[in-house]
Amino acid sequence: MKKYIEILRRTQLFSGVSDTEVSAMLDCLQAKMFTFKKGEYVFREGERIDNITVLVEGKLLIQHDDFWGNRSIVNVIRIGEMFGEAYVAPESGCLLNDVVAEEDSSVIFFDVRRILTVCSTACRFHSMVVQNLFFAISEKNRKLVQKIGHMSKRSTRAKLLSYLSEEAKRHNSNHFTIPFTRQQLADFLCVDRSAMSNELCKMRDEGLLLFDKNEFTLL
Amino acid sequence: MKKYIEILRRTQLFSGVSDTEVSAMLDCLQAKMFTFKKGEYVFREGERIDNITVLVEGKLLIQHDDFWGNRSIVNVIRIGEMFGEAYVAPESGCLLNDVVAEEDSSVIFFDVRRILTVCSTACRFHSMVVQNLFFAISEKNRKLVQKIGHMSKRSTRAKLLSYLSEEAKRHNSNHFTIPFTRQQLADFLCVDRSAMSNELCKMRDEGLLLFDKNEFTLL
DNA sequence: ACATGTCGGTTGTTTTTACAACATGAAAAT
DNA sequence: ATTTTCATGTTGTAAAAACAACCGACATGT
Repeated sequence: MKKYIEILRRTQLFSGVSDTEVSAMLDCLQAKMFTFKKGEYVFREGERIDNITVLVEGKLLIQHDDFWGNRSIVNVIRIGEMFGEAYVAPESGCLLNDVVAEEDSSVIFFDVRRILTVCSTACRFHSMVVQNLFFAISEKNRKLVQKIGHMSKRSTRAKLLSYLSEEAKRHNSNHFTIPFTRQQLADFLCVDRSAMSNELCKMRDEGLLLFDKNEFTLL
Repeated sequence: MKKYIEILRRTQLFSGVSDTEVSAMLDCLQAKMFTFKKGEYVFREGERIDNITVLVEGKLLIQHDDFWGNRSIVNVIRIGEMFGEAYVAPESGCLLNDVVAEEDSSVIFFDVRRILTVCSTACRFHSMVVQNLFFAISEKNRKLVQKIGHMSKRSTRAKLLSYLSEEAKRHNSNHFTIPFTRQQLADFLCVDRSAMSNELCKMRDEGLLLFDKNEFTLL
């Protein structure tokens, strides 16, 4: 776990906490690391969880498969990002989605009750972590609203443009890489892959954008 | 503002705080009340806000109108519910949606910085309010994920069933009232009103459900 | 009593999307 | 080297949704 301290220190959760303090807090928060092979489930829909997790290696997808096999991808978790913060509340019920390793991944688990209650004064940076957690949930909240913004668009083209232009904004560049394959992007925007692929090519032919694999350029 | 203390005490934000303490905290948190006529904007997209608000009278809609006049309703705020919690973080950027009074409404504004920083020890229940706020954001987070669950369904029928069955679950009854007109429900699920109306009637004819205005019964 | 506005439902047409099936090229596995 | 797998693009067809227009019921205000 030691080798990931550098990564942890740079996460939103441990923002403002020094290397040595992070190391100390791993014990305090009873951190445990688990690894998952590509395709393995970190959590399953319906589970109750009492851990906050931080991804230190690989990539996770938060997704849901319905009765008819339609998959929708709610979110991506990339290195340094966390999952499970929304379930810290005691009455939060069970998980609504699956969390799946999209690549071989390493995940660090933190006991929620330890974070919220124990030793608030014992370790110096604990209160800072709580505040970080607070801000992280707010931010995820806004991200979800943003995603709803994309999905609320009526046509596939409008959904694509909404998503792609936000990505461009986020990267401060009209050239950027997205974390999805075509199928995953379709699942993320909740549209049909082939229709989306078609629409992308039309937009390219109209001179709106360029792309190569998952690299995009807006014009 | 006094007349609304009873309502405030029962909100999630002030859960566990006594009547007299709520009253005291209104000063501590520099609460201010504003009223809005039906149709007036409480906040507009693009604004930066530094208040958390609690609705004590009326009904608010969080919505977004796009370039072509398509409206999408992100959420409803009912009496006792709050808005703006996701913007407590200092770097939270500007508002992504409009907040509009759907009926004549009264809204109490709380200064965010006061809630997060000042007098943490001065008033006894302050820390409880912070924790309540924390849990409230988590809950809203889960609600948003749930909404994404509805929207991710591919057909209008599936969207309706997803939403209606969740409402039934929430009310612990197959009979319940929804807070929307048809147009608003369509805007909430991001579908066409007439197509949705059509689908509802089909489902009624198939014996799946009953409805009258905004009262529904699932069978 | 009448005009006005709103809401819910209905219908026909047009547009869009979903679906299925297949082609291609690149990467991975054997 | 070849086979297999996978991601992506393409096409035609079927299904679904969007759109527009209209009706009737009801409530409100003049």
